[in-house]
Amino acid sequence: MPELPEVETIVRGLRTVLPGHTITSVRLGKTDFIEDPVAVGELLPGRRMEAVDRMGKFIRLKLNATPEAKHPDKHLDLVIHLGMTGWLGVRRPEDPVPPHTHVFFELEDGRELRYTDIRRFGQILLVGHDEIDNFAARLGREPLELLLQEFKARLAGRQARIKALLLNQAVFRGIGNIYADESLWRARIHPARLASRLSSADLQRLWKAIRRVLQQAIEDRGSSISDFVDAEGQPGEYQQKHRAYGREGKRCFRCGARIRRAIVAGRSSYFCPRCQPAPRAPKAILEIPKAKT
DNA sequence: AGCTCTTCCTGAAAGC
DNA sequence: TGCTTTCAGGAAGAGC
Repeated sequence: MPELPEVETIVRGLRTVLPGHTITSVRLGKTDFIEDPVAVGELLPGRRMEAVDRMGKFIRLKLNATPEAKHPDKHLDLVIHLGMTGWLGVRRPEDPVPPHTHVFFELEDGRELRYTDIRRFGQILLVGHDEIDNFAARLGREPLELLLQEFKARLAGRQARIKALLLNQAVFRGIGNIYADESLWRARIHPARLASRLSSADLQRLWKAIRRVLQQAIEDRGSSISDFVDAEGQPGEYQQKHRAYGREGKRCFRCGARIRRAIVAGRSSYFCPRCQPAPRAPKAILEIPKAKT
């Protein structure tokens, strides 16, 4: 579900309600998506949340140990990835608990920070302060903090399809399937083109498109395709501005051709066949038989 | 080494 | 109606 703009929306919501509050206890449901559930249950009580940040699609809760914490000399952060269906937010204990809510962090003021994740593709892990820089270094650059020259350098000479590289979190962090397609549509680049074959002008258009799409999507509080809601439970608005993603068979806003869907980099990819011309080797593209309208 | 494909899980929607 | 298939906002790990 969540890509950079959705995670940023969640983080901004949490930032207004979490800092300064202390975890008093942890209740766990299914734990197969938690790296070390025993440590989560034992080490988090007595730790105070100081800040909420985003690293790509990861949420980082900076923690400080109070004297009540076990191993207070061990400096830990709580790092959470929402996967496809994760949600994180603060509720009162009497509020209804949605199905698939697997983690409750109970706070000193009686509220609870809840993690809900239908498919459990998310991740929860504890990262020591001494490891957090290494953790972040394994990810690529934040696309909104990237200069054009660095953007070009990261893609230079790469033989992979541009869409695969945009989705690769070690190249850029935070871009997912929706915003890759939206950016490529704006830049008029076919998702199956090889990065090494893109011109300097192509790359500049793509860099600008990514910035514009992500900034606008953050402003609109993300895309709510089926069920994304922010930390307060409100949907985003950016889905109303999608130009390619999810629009198979509908007309291109630019040229009127019908948007197509194909599998690129293992993911559904939506593009305009007229504005975003296919690369020369058509075997690289697996067309999906057109569904009847 | 670099890239692509399959798999993990649950539920909604489409197909038959 | 009801059963089966396909697909979903992610990404580690297997395979080429």
